[in-house]
Parts: sequence; C-alpha cells; structure tokens
Amino acid sequence: MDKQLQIYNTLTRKKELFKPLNPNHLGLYVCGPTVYGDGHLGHARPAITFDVVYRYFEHLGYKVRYVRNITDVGHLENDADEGEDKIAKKARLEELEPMEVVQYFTDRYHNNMDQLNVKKPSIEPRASGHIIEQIEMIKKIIDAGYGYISGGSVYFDVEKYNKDYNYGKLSGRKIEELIQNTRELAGQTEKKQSFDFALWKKASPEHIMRWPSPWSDGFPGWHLECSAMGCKYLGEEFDIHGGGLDLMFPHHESEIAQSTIANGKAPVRYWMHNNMITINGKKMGKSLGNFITLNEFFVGEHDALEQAYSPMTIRFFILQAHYRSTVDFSNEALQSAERGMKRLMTSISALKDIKASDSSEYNVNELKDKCYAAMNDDFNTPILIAHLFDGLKAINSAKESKIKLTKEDINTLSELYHTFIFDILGLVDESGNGNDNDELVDYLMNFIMDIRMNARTNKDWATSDKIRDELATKGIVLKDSKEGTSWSFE
RNA sequence: GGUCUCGUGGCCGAGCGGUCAGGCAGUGGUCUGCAAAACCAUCUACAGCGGUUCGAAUCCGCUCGAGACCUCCA
Repeated sequence: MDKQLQIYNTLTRKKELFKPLNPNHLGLYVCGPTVYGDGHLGHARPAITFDVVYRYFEHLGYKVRYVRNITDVGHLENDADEGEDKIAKKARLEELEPMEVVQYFTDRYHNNMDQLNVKKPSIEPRASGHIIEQIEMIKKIIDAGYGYISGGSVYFDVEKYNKDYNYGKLSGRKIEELIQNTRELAGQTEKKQSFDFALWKKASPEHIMRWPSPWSDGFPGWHLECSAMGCKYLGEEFDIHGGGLDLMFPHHESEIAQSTIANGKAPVRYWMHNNMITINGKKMGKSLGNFITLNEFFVGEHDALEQAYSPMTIRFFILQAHYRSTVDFSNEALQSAERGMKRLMTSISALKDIKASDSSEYNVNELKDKCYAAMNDDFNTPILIAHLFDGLKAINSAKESKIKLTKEDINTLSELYHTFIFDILGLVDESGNGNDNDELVDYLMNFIMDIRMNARTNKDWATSDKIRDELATKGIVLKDSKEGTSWSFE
C-alpha cells in the first residue's frame, strides 16, 4: 500500500502520480446521460468505471464530492430534424411535456444504476436547473472577447482562442486540420468558422424547450452545462473530470476552452476517459442503432441475447477489462463472467467455514499488497480480480484442510475480500447462498431436508430423489456433500 | 481524406524489455447411492516481415487487418 495512486491523464497521455488540490479532498465530475431514452450497456461503462473510482477514493479516506449531471435540455439531432432538440422531439412524438419525458427516463436511469449497485453521486445537477449559471458564463466569455452574437445565437470564437491558447490540448487535434475536415452543416452560415461551437442557440418557433436570455429565447449550447455546473459545485479548478472517450472531442475540448476564458484557468487537473463497449467489433451506440438496453439485458429480451444477464454479471464483465480498453460484448464472454463471479462469491462465503490452525502456510499480506498495487496502478481492476482469484486457491485449499491458515489469516482474508469485492468493486452476492432470511422458508426447508436425510440414510433413493426433483421444479436446488445437504434458489 | 488507437492461446481479457496473469471452455483427477455442484492439477499465445538488444508479446520501421474521433453519442 506504500505505492501511490497513479492515474492516466488524457492531457499528458501518461500515468501521473495523483496529487489532490486540497489534501484528503477530491473533486470529481463525470458527464452523465442525456435522458431521452433508456440506458444501454454503453452507459453502464462510465457509470461503473467512475463508481469504482469514487469508491476507491472514499476507501482511501478522501472526502469526495462526486458530481454527475443529467443532461435534460437536449442536444441537436443529426437526422431529418436538424437543429431540433432531442428531448423536445421525443416529447412531441409522444405528446408529453418535455419535462415529463425527462422525469420518466431519469427515473429509469436511476433504477438501472441502483440495480448495478452504482452509488449515487454527491450532487446530480440538471442542465435545465442551471440556465442562469450558463447565461452568466456566456456573458463572461463575450466580455472577454471570445464569444460573438450572430442571428440571436452566441458562438465561441475558436480561432481566436486558439491563437492565445491551444484548442486541441486534450484531443491532440490541430485547428488547421479542423478547417479542412469539419463537415458543413445546414445553418452554419451564422458562424465565422465551421468549428465554432454554440454557447447559446436561438430557438426556432417550433422548439418548445426554451428559456429567455439577453440574446434570444433559446437554449444553452451543448458543451456549456458541464463547464457551468462543474465550476459551480467543484470550483474553477478541480481534480478529476471523467467521461466516455467519445466525449473527448469536441465536448471536453470545448469545456476546457470555455472555462479557460470564463475563469482564467484550465478547469481540470486529471482528465480520465473510459473506452467504448463494442458489439461485433463496432461501437455500441445510439447512432449505430446496435445498442442493447440495460433492461433488455436484465430480462434477456433482445435478439442478440441468449439469456438474461443479471446486473452483477454486467458489472463484473465490465470490471474484468481495464477501463481504457474496449470490451467486446458477446454471450460467451458474459456467460464466462457469470460463472467466474459465482465461483468467486461461493468461495468468499466459504471463508467462514475454514477451521483455523496455529501456523500459517499462506502470505495474506502479500496478497493484500498486490491488490492495492493493482488499484493504485490506474485502477487496474482486471489485475485486482486476477489476484483475488489467486487468493481463492488458498481459501479453498484451507477449506479442504490442505493448507493451514491462522485465525488472523482468516480474518484478514475476510476483511480483504469484503473490502475489495463488495466495497471497492461494488459487487453484490446475488446467489443468496442458502441464507435467505425468511424464517418460515428456512423452517420448511429444514423440515423437508430432514425427511429426505432419513430417506437417504435408509437408502430410500426413490423418496430422496422425488423430493429433490420436486423442489427443482420450483427453482430450489439441493446439493449433497459430505458435510450434509445445502439448498439455494437457482 | 486527416488525427489517433489496437491486433495475445478455443473464447474473453492482463502484461508493455528478462520471472505465473486471471477467468470461461477443454483434459486428467478427488468427492458422490445417483445427480448437480464443488475442489485440485493441467495443455495450447503473443498478426506478418525486418531491425535494435546479451535478451522482445513488450522498443523502432514496414506490410496486412480492425476500430475510434473529426457530426449527437457513454
């Protein structure tokens, strides 16, 4: 545990020793979802990645303020209805108030996050609740000379900014390339340059999500909310900003530009980006229409799914890959994850059954050090999990009395596994492992198993097997071992 | 087209200069009235071709292949 936490910083493209701005405090901002549809597997990735970051910092004793926004003023859509607000469009189609749609999908998102055991952020601000802050920020940018008004909208002058600063310091992009490559879109004639981005957009008459501003009735630009809310709750400069790799450009690059002008300093010390989840090698996403929603995973209702996958299977599957790598979805991989996690959980619950010895044949502290080293190396959860699986061998061998562990070893192991599996990785044992808390069920099961045990003692296999088969039809599985019979729900 | 990333055993996925990744599957055992499960052990790798080095999956070059971003996107 003496090795210090290293974080890969997208700004420098290398791992850096993490140093908080304020000792023992962490400011963490992560771009949350746009609530105009159900969350899909891709949304689970940043949520779980930064949930683990959040949990690990808390475990290390930091006081963390974790801000994850809800984008509810919409973004522009690129299909037939260019310039129309996504949320407004959905609302009109379904004849609902925009905020009704927002509420509906926000609730469903929260429900998914609870299922995945993703902790609630400290603050979950909504863009629509921070229009005033965003307008104030636009004013600052205009006053500084980096924003210009055109046709009732306000745009950020990227070219001017780039002369004084560096538009591209995060993404590695160069403005000359942008000039050549940015696609011309309808309605861009208002802008000085195609790559200038909107700070405020004037609403068209049919646009129903709108707010008054000094420039027009309209809505804030796509990148502004994160800058405004990050600044409001975490300060002009804060420690970590996270999000999906696909947000790096232009979203995060533009955040840096806006905040740098409005506040006179770069907003973020460490930028962290999680990689994408792919399906058949292609990014799973809204635009490709190849996404599978989390609810579909949980019930198994999607053509691509062979079965339902529990929230913890999804969580474990994601954590088995490093957050900066792509992970490819497949039924086979998820089933592997499901089986592996089940074995992990079974062994952890077996810890309490180990008989202590006077001497020790296993170095628990070495395992502990390795676990911390893995997490300290840019949150390397796959390595952590590998070490924890290694430790399983010791646990299981001790359970079979093949190696010796002291009382202290067992306690340390128990604490270690609970800390890393449950507290830091945020996994939950879904199996129940026979310890369901319904007293009546326990009573009945013990009663039935007692009868069956008598039958078995009398070698009355017909009765014994009938009980087992009958219970199996109700999803209750009996397992006979030399210590006796245990039961669990399938 | 521009910028960048990646190609690891049957599958998934770490490692990024020298020592075991790990999981799932497979195989061989143990246990068991049978079944299921569990446990132990264990075999296959580093896209191709050159180069640097005492030594390369790991560094460099080229070739082939895949993907991401450049437009909303986690």
